[in-house]
Amino acid sequence: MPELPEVEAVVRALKMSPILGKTLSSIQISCPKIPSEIKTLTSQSIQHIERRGKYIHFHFTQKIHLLVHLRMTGKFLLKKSTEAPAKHERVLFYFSEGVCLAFHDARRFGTFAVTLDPSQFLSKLGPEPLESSLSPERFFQIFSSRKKAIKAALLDQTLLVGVGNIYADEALWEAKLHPERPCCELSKQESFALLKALRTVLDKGIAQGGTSLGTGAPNFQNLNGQSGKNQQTLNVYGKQGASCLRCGTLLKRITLVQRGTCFCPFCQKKDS
DNA sequence: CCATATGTTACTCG
DNA sequence: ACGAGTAACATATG
Repeated sequence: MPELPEVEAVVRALKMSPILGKTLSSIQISCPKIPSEIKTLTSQSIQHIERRGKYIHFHFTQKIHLLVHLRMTGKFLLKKSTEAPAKHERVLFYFSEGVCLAFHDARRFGTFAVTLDPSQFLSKLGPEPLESSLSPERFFQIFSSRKKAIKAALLDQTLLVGVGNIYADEALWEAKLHPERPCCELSKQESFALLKALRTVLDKGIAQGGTSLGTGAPNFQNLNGQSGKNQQTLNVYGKQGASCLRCGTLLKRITLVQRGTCFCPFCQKKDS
């Protein structure tokens, strides 16, 4: 599920959880796609946790780094070591004092990497949209040289990190931009408005504890199993056929880069 | 049964 | 080299 706000919610929860500083006493893996090298983390402890784009970056002792990407359905759940493994729990981290961190992933798209050099994974990533070091001017430059559709660019993690299908649609509606407009066609003013809109929707997503779609187990939940609330205040994502909250026009759905895309055909015109 | 799903990567073709 | 388009990964839900 996770886009920037969901990963941020998980990282904040992990930082406040009892796993920090505890010793990792054993690891159970029950998915062949998870690299067995994560066993080298045994008897180490976590010193620091941070988010980079949609990655969760664990800093272990001995300068060992664990990078986890939740992809579509990955989630971490905090348990007690005495609890039996549940369905779809692919990795179980058993810490001292009976603390257990489970990685649950119905679709098994999630990825784990253990490395001494995390830059080989992280250096390909674009800038963080919420960092003030990303100036409006630099944001404009990222897009000004490209011909691809603005939504395709927003989803490209090498240009800008953290934005996925939900927040891309929300930000484009907020900025009144058509998702198929070529990047290079955006004026500076439109580009500045898009950065502002991105920050608005991402900040709101974080404040609401993330977006949890649907009802089932594959949907976003934080460490404690709690859902986010952002789905209650979405303006366009998945709302085709509903009325635009600004102008009342029926929201339209198209497919763009293989992703469902919702927008308001009146507020978000192709020209303008 | 069919379509759809919060993400990314690898491959093709031009 | 770059871009566009497509399939693929594996499972659940409506």
